[in-house]
Amino acid sequence: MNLSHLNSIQQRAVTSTEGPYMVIAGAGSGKTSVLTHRIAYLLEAAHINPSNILALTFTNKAATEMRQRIENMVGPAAKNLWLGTFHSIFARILRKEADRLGYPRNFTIYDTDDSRALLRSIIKEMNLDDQVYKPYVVLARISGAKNRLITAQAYANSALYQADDESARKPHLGTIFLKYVDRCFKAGAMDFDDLIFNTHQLLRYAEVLYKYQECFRYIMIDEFQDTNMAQYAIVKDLAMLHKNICVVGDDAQSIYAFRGADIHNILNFEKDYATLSVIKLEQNYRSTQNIVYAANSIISHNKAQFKKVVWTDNDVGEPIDLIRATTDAEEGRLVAASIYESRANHKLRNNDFAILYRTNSQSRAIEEALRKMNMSYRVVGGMSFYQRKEVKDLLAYLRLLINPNDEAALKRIINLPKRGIGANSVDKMVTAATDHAIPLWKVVCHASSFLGSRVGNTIEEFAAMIQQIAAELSQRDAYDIASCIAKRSGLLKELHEDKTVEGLGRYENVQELLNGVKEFTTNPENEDTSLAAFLQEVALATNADTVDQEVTDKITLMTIHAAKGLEFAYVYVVGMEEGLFPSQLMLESRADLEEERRLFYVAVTRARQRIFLTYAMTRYRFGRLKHCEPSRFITEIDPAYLQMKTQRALQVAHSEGYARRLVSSIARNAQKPPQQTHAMNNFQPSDMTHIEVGMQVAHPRFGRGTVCQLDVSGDVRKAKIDFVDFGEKTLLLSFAKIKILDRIPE
DNA sequence: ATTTATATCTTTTTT
DNA sequence: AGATATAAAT
Repeated sequence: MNLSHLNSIQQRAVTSTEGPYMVIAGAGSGKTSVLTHRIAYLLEAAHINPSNILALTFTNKAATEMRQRIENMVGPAAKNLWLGTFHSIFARILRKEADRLGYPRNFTIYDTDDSRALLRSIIKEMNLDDQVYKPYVVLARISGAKNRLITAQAYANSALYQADDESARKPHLGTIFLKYVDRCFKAGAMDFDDLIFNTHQLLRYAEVLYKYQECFRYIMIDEFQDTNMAQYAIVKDLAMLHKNICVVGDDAQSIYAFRGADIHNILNFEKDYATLSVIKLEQNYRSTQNIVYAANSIISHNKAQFKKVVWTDNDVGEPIDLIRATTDAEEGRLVAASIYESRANHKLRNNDFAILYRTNSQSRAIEEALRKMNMSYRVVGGMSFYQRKEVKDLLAYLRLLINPNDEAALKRIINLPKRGIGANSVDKMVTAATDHAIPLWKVVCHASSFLGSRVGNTIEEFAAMIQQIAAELSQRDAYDIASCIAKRSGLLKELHEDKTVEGLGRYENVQELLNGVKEFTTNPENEDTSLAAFLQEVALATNADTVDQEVTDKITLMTIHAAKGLEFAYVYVVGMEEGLFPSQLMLESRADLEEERRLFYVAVTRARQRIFLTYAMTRYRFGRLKHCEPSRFITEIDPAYLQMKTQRALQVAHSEGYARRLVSSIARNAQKPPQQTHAMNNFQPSDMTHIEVGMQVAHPRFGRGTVCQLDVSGDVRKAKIDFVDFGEKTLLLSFAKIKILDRIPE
């Protein structure tokens, strides 16, 4: 095994296989390389059986990449590793042992939407105000409890939580929690947190625990700073016997506290393992000096952190560029123009560029600008394929076949396409099931005895159809079953009849899902090709792991969260505004901004060569144009590493952006009824009264001309326009119907 | 039961 | 602005 390209500290991390280790790996220090080599080393040099190695990652993307790299080193043995995300590995264990917990083997995995919908109906059944008990707030609370291994009973009985909830004026949270857990259980469903929580429950059985302790002789955890308490507790249990545990992480990159990640795990790890050795990887091989030191200067504003200094031998590089735009649209244009220029001047490819933002919604303005300039890009994240309505609908049918008690799936499709089974009837069946303490599916099958024969017969017909197809589940392959239910249910027919553009797209999406099933069942890599296995994979798949290799040359757009673990030559961090990044919610809660700052740190350290920070002075949010302040994080960077783009270029861009918005909003409003003009009134051109512009406009009477000055003081909106035939005229814009043409080239 | 009109809220970030 | 939930009308 050749380790010569690793430095001595990295080599030590690779070859120290026995006993507990913690590797603190700064950004760009070759962390993934160390982990993959370590596993390869275990397999090749120490001759460990791959099925005795457990490697846990946070994202599917990280897992697949790691598996790929190991396979390149050691060959097909990599296939038998226990390598995957916490959720997928634990789901695999739970499938094997589900009956011990009273779950069916084919349990369903609820996604966030399912959980929320279930909570909504529970809250409604309890006659509680859903303004007070907002489903997503309740879910967050429940999720938090599960992540700390607190059962619903314990929660409901705890005086502490009771008092806490009462002071928050939500005294029924405990009861909701209990009901939610009960309903999930009865539906044979686990939510994301249950996959962790129930694994922990499972390991309380000594023989199960022993079995897996014995199995996992070597345990490794990637991104350890992002594990929550429950995940850590499980891993600690599993490692108890052999104590060969190696965690790799960076406290400076902990950005998932909102999901229950506990930074104390990394800080407390030392206490749990007396013989622990700590290895620090501090040399950055990725970025220029300017980038590394600027990133350090950002993180230095945080208090709690592990002692570590990241340094680099690389070139000094360019300072960080700061770009100010007038509006969000202009921000997009400036970024696109900058990429265009850099790409040509430095012989870079689209692949070398990433545009990172805080929230998914920011991608829109950027995309528009890139499209206009004909630059190819891909958006990672956002709405994934599996979140589309029509796809989820068909998936719900499939879920119901596997597990007929899946309440969320049933509710979703029992009246889709329309069968005349209203929400009322469904509610009645749910209450009947709880009242008689029988499975929901039983009620559905004998609906006429609960609801009378009119609607009852329709429901029973539906039930018969599901049962009929479910009966064939064992004889026919997954694809057959899936396409059969798509036809029989009428789902495909309904979509086919929709001839609109969107309808066509939806039809194609359903076809694509069916193709996905086909591909899954015929893929020789999959040992389990059942429909149930497919559903599990889909439930845990996310938008971020599109297996899009570098075959296509595209600019990458994504959230900073999704960018973790990646690197690019040039990185644009857009939307550097107070209230956006750091996020408004963080500013409102009295929580410190340390996690936001770490997020910024992650963003900056993705870059090898250059960073551009951009912000807009005004931005549309909720359909309103809002004034924005530059982010405090910009000022926190040591100015030695910052440079502002030239003022002149900005001044032009600045006034042009304002003028364009103003003129177009006025032109729009001129043709609309008066109550529509509030958008115009909200327009606040800060301290400017006159704007110089060079924009082409057309007026029905005077013809084509150029706006040379715009008066924006108070309510007056006058423009001096130089017309080709009539010379300079001052027009009150609200009375003029002006059409904006393209900007005149310089 | 289903369609249509009106009101309200949303934006963190992800498995 | 756009999605989603509720109320009202068919």
